[in-house]
Amino acid sequence: MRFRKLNYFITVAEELHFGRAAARLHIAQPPLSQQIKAIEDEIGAVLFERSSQKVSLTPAGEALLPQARALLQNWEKIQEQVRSIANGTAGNLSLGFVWAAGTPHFSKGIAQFKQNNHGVTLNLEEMTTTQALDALRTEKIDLAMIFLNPLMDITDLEHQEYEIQKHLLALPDNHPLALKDSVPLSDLHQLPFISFTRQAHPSLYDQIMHSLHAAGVEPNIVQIARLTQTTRTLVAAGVGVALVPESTQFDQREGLTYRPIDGVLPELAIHFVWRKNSLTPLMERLITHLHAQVPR
Amino acid sequence: MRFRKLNYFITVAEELHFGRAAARLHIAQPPLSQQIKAIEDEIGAVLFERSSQKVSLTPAGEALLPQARALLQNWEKIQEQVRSIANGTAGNLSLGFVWAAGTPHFSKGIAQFKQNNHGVTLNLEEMTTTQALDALRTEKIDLAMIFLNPLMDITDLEHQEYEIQKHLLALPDNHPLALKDSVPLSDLHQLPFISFTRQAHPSLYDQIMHSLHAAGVEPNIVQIARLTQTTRTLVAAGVGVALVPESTQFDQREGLTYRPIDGVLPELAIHFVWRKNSLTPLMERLITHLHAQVPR
DNA sequence: AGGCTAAGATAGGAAAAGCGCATCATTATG
DNA sequence: CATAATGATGCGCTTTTCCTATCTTAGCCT
Repeated sequence: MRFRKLNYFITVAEELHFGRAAARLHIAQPPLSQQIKAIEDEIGAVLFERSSQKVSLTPAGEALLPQARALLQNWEKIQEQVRSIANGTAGNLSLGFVWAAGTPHFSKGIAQFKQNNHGVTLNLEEMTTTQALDALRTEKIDLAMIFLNPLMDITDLEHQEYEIQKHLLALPDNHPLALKDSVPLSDLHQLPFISFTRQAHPSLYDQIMHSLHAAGVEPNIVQIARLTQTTRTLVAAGVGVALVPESTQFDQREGLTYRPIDGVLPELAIHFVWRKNSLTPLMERLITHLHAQVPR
Repeated sequence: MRFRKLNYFITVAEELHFGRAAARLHIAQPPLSQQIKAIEDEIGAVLFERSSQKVSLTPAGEALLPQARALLQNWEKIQEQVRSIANGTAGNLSLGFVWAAGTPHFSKGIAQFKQNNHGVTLNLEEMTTTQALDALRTEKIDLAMIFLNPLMDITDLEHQEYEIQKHLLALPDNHPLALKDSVPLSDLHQLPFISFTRQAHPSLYDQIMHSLHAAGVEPNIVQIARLTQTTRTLVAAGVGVALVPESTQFDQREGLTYRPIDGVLPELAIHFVWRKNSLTPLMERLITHLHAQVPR
């Protein structure tokens, strides 16, 4: 499938001389004559006018020559592209990620990857853990970066750790607890609390609640925010405090401050997740690249 | 050169089952496995994920499938086009013709030919015999329809008769000779004459002059017109009389009349002319077609 | 657990396609 | 008219492709 005959034709058309063409093709002249005849029979058109004096293209041959060249070139391009996709330097990839994954080093990693892989089209979409899992299973996305913990049923999926973040307490500037360098977990008891919906990241939610209970903390949830941005706004407005991922620190806004927490809280484990047997080279490369960007 | 391997790939990609694909291809399963492996090696990318349970396309294969289909389709189109050019139902043709050839049956013939051969592009250009010969030899046109006579040196060209026209005498309505049904050649002696330039159709010019001399007619050339249209205008204006091809009759204009001539004048032989060894199927078809349109 | 079935991979020989050598046929050239 | 150049043809050899038989693997069913 090297388009032998087509190449033979092109060479003869270029040389307009069977002997020279055969030499260029590293074959003898007789088989070349045969193959040209074969392609003429196949197409159903005489491509060359031969005489012992000179060989010339018929109008049909004249028309075929550029087309044949284009076809071969096209084939080269196709191969190139397919190769690129096979080794992951080209292709499309849809990625769903939870807000906490959207750190500066994440953004930088994505930008670098695009830079180094011009053939790649990345489709990034922020979603909740629940949404991402659904999108994965319905093949709306190829790869997810979500909060993962052992309680979840993900036997149909595979995963790999991306990064582990700790919780911080987000609280208004002027809050009494802001005076401490770090806040003991027990201090949160009965405080007005702003939380994400359980539906967004169910198992994480349950883990947190479990930890709080274990520490004897009964959170007083005064507001549920679907978006993390909203959470921050509400905290800054003094509505309450919230537990947020440490990556949140890079969002420094007026009236808002962060404090480490003293006590046992679940880790915020962000994992890459994908469908079993759907790990493409592109995904693999992206995962490796992003993982390498995580500071520690 | 039937793009065997590419076809094998497409079939397997469609069936997603080596056995069924082999059956559809009328070959056994093992060689199909081999050929698929061969194309994978050639491209440098694994195209299928095989298991004993199911076969599926890798992203690379997914990308190749539509491209491969397009390539094959493209090749079919190319063959089609080349075939058309070979049998003369497509292609380009530049035709130079003398004004006398531009009869109604010529126009109708051209129109019909275009109708029946949609792939054909005709480039029509009216020129003098001299211009047409020059254009032929410099390959500006492929085919000419010109006044031909044995005196011309056209050993590098080939030709075939198109039609033979007789001369008519064009004269003003009110000319005394218009009273006669036909005009004896000798009556033209010393009459004011309008002629085309010798340069336009040299051998025809010489033949006519020779005939006139032989009949004892000494034409009194009062005006030379480069264009036949001009000739007619001048005749209608009473400047003189002119010898014109009989096909001219279809140009009936005010103040102009035509009379047959009694006497020996050269024939107006319009021939198809082309370069030796340049007779393409398209030209052949056009010549045959136009020739068949000539009434007699 | 062990055999069964279905599917693709592998091995070795047969058929077909492609190639090279020698030779022929044609045409221009001195 | 002989010679040289060029493409076509005939025939045996090599390479490629294909087929038959067999192997390997994974799910499935007692």
